[in-house]
Formats: sequence, structure tokens, C-alpha cells
Amino acid sequence: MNELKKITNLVEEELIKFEINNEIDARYSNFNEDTDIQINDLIKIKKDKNFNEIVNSIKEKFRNSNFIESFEIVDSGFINIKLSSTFLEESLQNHKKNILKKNVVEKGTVIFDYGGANIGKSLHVGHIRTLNIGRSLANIYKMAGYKTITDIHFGDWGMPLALIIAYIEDKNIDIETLSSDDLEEIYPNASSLSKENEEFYSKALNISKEMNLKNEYRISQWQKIYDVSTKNIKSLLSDLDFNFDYYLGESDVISLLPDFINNLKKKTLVKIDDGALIANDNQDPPALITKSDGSYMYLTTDIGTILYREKNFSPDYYIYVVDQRQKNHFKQLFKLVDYFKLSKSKFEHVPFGTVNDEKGKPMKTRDGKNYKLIELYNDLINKLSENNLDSAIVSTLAKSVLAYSDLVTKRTSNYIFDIDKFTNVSGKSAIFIQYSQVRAKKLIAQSHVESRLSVIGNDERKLVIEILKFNHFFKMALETNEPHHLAEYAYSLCHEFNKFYTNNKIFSEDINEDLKLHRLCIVEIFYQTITKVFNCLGIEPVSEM
RNA sequence: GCUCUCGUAGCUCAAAUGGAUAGAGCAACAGACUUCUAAUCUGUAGGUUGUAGGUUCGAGUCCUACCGAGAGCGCCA
Repeated sequence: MNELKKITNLVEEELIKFEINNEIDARYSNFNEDTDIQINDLIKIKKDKNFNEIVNSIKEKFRNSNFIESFEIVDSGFINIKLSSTFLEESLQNHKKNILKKNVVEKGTVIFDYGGANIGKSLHVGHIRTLNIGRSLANIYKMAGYKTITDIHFGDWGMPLALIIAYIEDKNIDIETLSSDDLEEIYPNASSLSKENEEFYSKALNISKEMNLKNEYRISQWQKIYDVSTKNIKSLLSDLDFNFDYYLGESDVISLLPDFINNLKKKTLVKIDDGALIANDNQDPPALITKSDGSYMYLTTDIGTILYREKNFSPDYYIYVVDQRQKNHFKQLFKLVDYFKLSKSKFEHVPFGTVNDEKGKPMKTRDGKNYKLIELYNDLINKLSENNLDSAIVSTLAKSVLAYSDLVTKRTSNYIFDIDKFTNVSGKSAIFIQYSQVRAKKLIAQSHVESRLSVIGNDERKLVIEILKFNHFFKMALETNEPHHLAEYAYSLCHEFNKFYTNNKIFSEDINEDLKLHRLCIVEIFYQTITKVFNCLGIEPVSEM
């Protein structure tokens, strides 16, 4: 339960006496020095004939509450409350229990589709959004009590693969000795060739069709490309701590499609239009199920994926962490889920903005190619290596920068990627929160006696209140699918801790034993909380720095 | 042309689903290390929240119009 509910209950109980059933909301506030929380809802009943009586009744209640140290009810109707030490202590103890609780599955199953990796294409800076947001949300949902399943959903079928095969044949490239670096060069070349050379394009179209018909030779070519590319992508993702429960792809679901499509035809849920098969549900633009040559498209494989997931996972909730430019695609897909009766589960597209360069265009390097994820990672390693640290710690720090610098920005904004800001080691950064966490860890390690909480004084209360805000931001991140709320919170929590650290010594001669153990207890709870936040964000705390 | 998203400090971004005085970081300037890690902390300066209206006790947030930016609109994914 939200600890502030104790306060709002007091107000609600009084209102009920006057037959008012409004739900009261309390929020943390920095209105002034004497205000920890504010309640705004009284304004709504200001016209009530008993208003003055209600106010007096609430005042009386507050005076008798040991949760409230002081309060005021101003004329405009705001209630400003300073919380008592008793309240803070109790809440902090509850918070600690809550945070140390193991994840228990008590809600439904949610499947996360994120990562956006495509066979034959290198992971580039644009991929960090789906990877970070997806991983973070999966962690958050897990903590919230859901069973989570993560699936990268490889783009490993259709025209891109056909283009690669066509190009390999066209240029007589030896498929047996193909490397992933070769593939990364081949795809852009094949793609541009298909745009200028019609003959090449129709060749690829034909290969795509042959793949769908399970032509043995094509499948064997496909398999070789698939093996080389997925091995490379998986290993990079694993190095960067992006691990999935499943590495399934479009290719895993196509076998489910022929029967399904035949069934749709029988039920006349689809019809031929301009030679192509479209859904018969009058969507505008129409939902294209197969091309006029019968081969599958984006929607087709996504439908197949739902069939697969229903059969193998039966999730209650589907979350797709995919670029917001594909909004219409998901709108169509979700309409088809109902129209074709694919599933009764909840479907949600969690869109995000593009990562742009300083001119506002999607991120590229100077020569016009994509800035690869591995390059960014190496650049970070180089930058952080300047301080003589163990290489394992440097790589963990680099990975935390990769996550944090991306996750501080609201999901939907198209943000401008700036390497200097991204790798910033002071201010609001991964390095800052890692440093704070290390400081706390070091303090805890120095103590050999069990800490214990006592009266929360003025020196500790700001930090304590900041710690208590965890619930709010966690819930906010969960409800809006926005990890940045927790990333912002990580900064303000650490900032509050660093202030505390600077101004209040613990292992100092003038600090008595009680106060020492009391402060250590708060530091411990800070540490447990920030560790939890790290976990939510997909960041691993370093041991030292 | 239609649809969607966005416009906040010099720059990059927040802002509790409508609350009081719009906050951070960077950059600038000024301070704090004989004291648990200064990758830290403190202070100064910086704003008519694109413009004009509207809704109400109250608007960065909701509505309308306009200006500006970006994205998407049938056989790519």
C-alpha cells in the first residue's frame, strides 16, 4: 500500500461524515520548507455548505494524528503537511520490506517484442531505444508481479533476405566463406541496387516467393546467412547485457501461415484486390495480407507470430516496443487480431522516437553510414579507460552509460544524439549514479554491527522522503510504459544521497553509536533502493570506481 | 492533400495524467578537499512554455485556429 494512503485516509474518513465520497490524492511537494506533502482536493468541495465545518473537522483529526508533525490548510484549499518522524520511520521500514521482497508471479503473462534486430544488418545507434526500453520494461513488469517473456523477433524473412541472396548470386560471392561483416556491406548495396535495377528487383521478388514455397536450395542459402548473422548479433547483444528468453524470428512462424490463410479464404475474411490478398474488413488503407504473387509481408509474419505465441505462450498481454513510425502497421495488426479472432489478449504498441543527429536527421556517421552500436560501445570504453580502472568495471560502466543516457529521455521524443552529452561523466549521468551507489556500498562495508533506525532528524529527512518516492515513480513507469521516470528518479535520489553524504559524516568521532547505526540504516535502505532502480533500468552496479 | 507526433532557459531534456513560485544537466561565472571516494557539494545568472483565443477557482498539460518542425499514408520492413 502506498504509505501516503494513511494520510489520505484521515481526510477521506472525515469527508464521509459529511457524505462526501471523493477520493483524496496526496503528493510529495516542495512548496516550502514545512511541506512534505500537499493535498489539493479540498478545493473541489469548497462550495459545499459545510465547508468550514469540514475543514475544522480535518484539522481536529490532524492534530490528533501521530503521522503529522505540522500542517496548514490555506484559504485556497491546499493542505500542506509536514510528516512526523514516526510516519517516516514506519514508512521507511515498510519500504524496505517491500523492496527486498522477491519477485512473485501474481499477475498475468506479458510478452515483450523488442530489439528490432534484422538479419544481415548491423546493430546501430538507432537500436538502443528499443533495446533499452524493452529490457527496462520487461524488468519493471517482472518486479510488478508479471510473468515476462522476451522475444527479439528477428527480421529474418521476406525481401531483405531475398535481396541478400540475389546479390550474392549476382556478384558471385562465395556463400560458404561469408562473414557477418560481408553481410553488413551486402545488404545496403543490394537494397540500393534493387531500386535502380528492375531486373535485379524481380530476381529478388522471385527468390522471396521461392523461399515461401520452401524451395530447398533457397532455404539452404538462407540458413547459411541466418547462421552467420544471428551468431554475430547474439554475441554482440550478450556482450552488452541484452539477453532474451527467445530469439525467434519471422522464419519460425511462416509454416503456420498457409493453412491459416486458406481458412481465411474459406471464411471470406479476405479477398483479392489488385491481385493481392487483403482483409475484407474495409480498412483504409486496406490490410495487405499477401502480395499478388502470394508471398508474405510484414503483416503476414506478424500475424503468424501471434498464432505462434498464442499456441506456445498464451500471453495475456502483448507489448511491442517498436519505432513510432510503425504506428499504422500496429493499428492494422491489432484490428486484424479482432477481425481474424487471433487472440483475446491485450495488445499494445509502445512507440518511441528516432535517435537523430545534430541536424535532426536519423543518426548517421560522417560518411553516411549508420553509427554502429559496437562503435559507440568502443568509443565509450576508450573514454572511460582514461581513469585507471579494471577493464571489467570499465565495460560495465560503458554499458550503464549506454542504457542510462538513452533512458533519461522520454520515450516518445525524437532526441538528438550528442556523443559528448552521452558520455558525460559529471552531472546527470550513469557515472553519477554509479558513483553514488559505490559510495554507499563502501560505507556499508565499513560497518560490522547491525544498523538500526531511530528518530529521523532534519539531516536525514530529505533523503528519507526521496527514498519513499520510489513507489510513485515505479508505478508511474509501469503504468505509462515510460522508464525515464525511473531514470530521472535515480538522479534525484542519488543527488539527495550525495548531499547527505557530504554534510553528514558517519564514521567520525563526534558521532555517537546510535546516530551512526541510524544513519547507516538509512544508507543501507538507500543502497537497496538505488540497486532496485538500477535493476529496473537494466544497469548493473559496479563494485568500485 | 489526409492522418499522427512535437514546439519549454544559449544547448540537450524533465515536469506526478489540471495545482501554488515551470525544474535538471551541459555551457558561463563564483565558492568548498589535513575530514567515510571532489566522477562530489554549494551559490549566481539564464523563461511572456511557438502565436492568438477558449474551457475553470487554477493550463506547459484540455479545446479551437494559425505559424513552424518531423513522421506515416497498397504489394519494403
